[in-house]
Amino acid sequence: MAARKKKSAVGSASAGEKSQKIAPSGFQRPLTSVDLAIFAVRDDTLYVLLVERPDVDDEPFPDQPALPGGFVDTDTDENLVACASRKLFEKTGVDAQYLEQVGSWGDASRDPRGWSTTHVYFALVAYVKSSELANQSKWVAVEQVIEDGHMAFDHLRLLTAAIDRLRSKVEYTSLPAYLLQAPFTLPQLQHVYEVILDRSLDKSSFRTRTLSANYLEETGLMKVEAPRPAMGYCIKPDQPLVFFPRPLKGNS
Amino acid sequence: MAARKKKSAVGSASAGEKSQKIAPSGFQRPLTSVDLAIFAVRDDTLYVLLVERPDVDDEPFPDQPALPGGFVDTDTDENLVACASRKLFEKTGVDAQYLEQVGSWGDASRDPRGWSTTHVYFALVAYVKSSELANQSKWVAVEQVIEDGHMAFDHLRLLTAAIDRLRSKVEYTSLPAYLLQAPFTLPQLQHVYEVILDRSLDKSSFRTRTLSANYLEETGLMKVEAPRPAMGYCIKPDQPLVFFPRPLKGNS
DNA sequence: CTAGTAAGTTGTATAATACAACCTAGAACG
DNA sequence: CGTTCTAGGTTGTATTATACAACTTACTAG
Repeated sequence: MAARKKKSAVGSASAGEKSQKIAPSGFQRPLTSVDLAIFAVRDDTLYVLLVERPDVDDEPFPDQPALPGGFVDTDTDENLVACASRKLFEKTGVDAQYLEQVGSWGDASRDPRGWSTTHVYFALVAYVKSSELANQSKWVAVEQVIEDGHMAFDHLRLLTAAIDRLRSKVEYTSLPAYLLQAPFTLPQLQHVYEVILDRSLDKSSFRTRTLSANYLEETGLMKVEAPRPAMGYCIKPDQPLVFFPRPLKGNS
Repeated sequence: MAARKKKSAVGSASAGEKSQKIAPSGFQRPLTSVDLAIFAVRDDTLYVLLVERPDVDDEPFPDQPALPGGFVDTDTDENLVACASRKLFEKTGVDAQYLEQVGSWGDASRDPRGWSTTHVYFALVAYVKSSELANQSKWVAVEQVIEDGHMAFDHLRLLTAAIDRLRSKVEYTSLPAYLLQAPFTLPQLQHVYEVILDRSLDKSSFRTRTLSANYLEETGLMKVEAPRPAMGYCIKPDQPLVFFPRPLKGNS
């Protein structure tokens, strides 16, 4: 868990509450954090990594599920992305195959400790075995989280925004390739699309579109759980995210 | 480079320097601001609203061009969007016809006063006469700003991100309609598309696409600077932004 | 009344996907 | 060592939104 050391009020602290006025302007500085929606797909399910809020001190929302994240550490984080990458690695032990900012949220009431802002990133990783995750973090089916409808802070809306962005971009980009460990086959890739979009796609359209975008490299035939071996692929080196001209329609 | 004072262990605070440590965590809070890329189109040009940095006190980047914006005021701003709207109105005297967050940036060096974050919004307004703008703010052609290649802070990259987002969405959405005062004609709307994308579009494709999206309402024929009157349109009430299935190709 | 121009229409072509039928390489079985 | 089953992979025609080009229309100017 690390991170997030309690209190330790600062300076004189004291008495009166916040003396945290800011220097240049006369304004108080909001609390500033980074939160992550880390996605992975396994079998037929889209998962997001959640942590359980600690039950100590004055930490708000004890024991409730939350997105991994925490306050920006201005002493060690060079910038927001570095802060997000750091937190990601702390939780999963891996680097993201894809990392993108979703946006930022800030208001007076989202954190009971005061006016706060958070910068939300979504990360795509190949599924990491639960046993290798940091303590307190675990994969939860996205469908499950939405159904439960309850998270610490305003994390449900942050997660919803991240999911919306993910689903939206999956319609017309090569994003799902970043959820697989190379080498992977086209049917496997199509399956990831189908899991995220929750609808089946036409095999022929999918293959034509994917291959004609020319962003994958053949790595040789692979034995898969199927009667016939399939061609293995990996994303070409230095290949940027691909945008397709049109979304695919479902077929069932 | 400023920023990043080493350590600054907490607690004693000490010696001088700001004691703006943060409460809940032991972390210092970054400076937090909102910046705006306010766009308008007039004649054949896309403009962005810029302000000149003040030449007083210890304000950084004196006299240099900057995006309008400033520190979040936690006493009066309910949330980030409200803060953006407030600043927009202060500068232009109007409300945005469209307001969207572009993203957030934060690092140790973008503001010499310390680790800072900014939340960037882009706003679309109908052109406001220069005489009605707040002091110190003025419309500058986007092309001009890019050519000059110099702004206060990291505002050039913030502006670039906003322009990229604008151009990208103009390809496949109804965004330009929010840059016009209703009622407007289809040729006028097409012209705004062309100014932003810097290429001409096919009239027939444009009209078919626009009208079949069914997001506009006829307001009657208008006399325009053309030999023949044209139908006037306004965006239907409560009409959300329209996404078209495919972008339009240029035709010249 | 005629010429000129921008508004608006019409018809065929193209590109990317939709849909459906088909072929193929191996596994399992007898 | 052939038959059957299954998922991988291919082929061919249909559909849809846009591309392109030619056209008609309503006005203004003179």
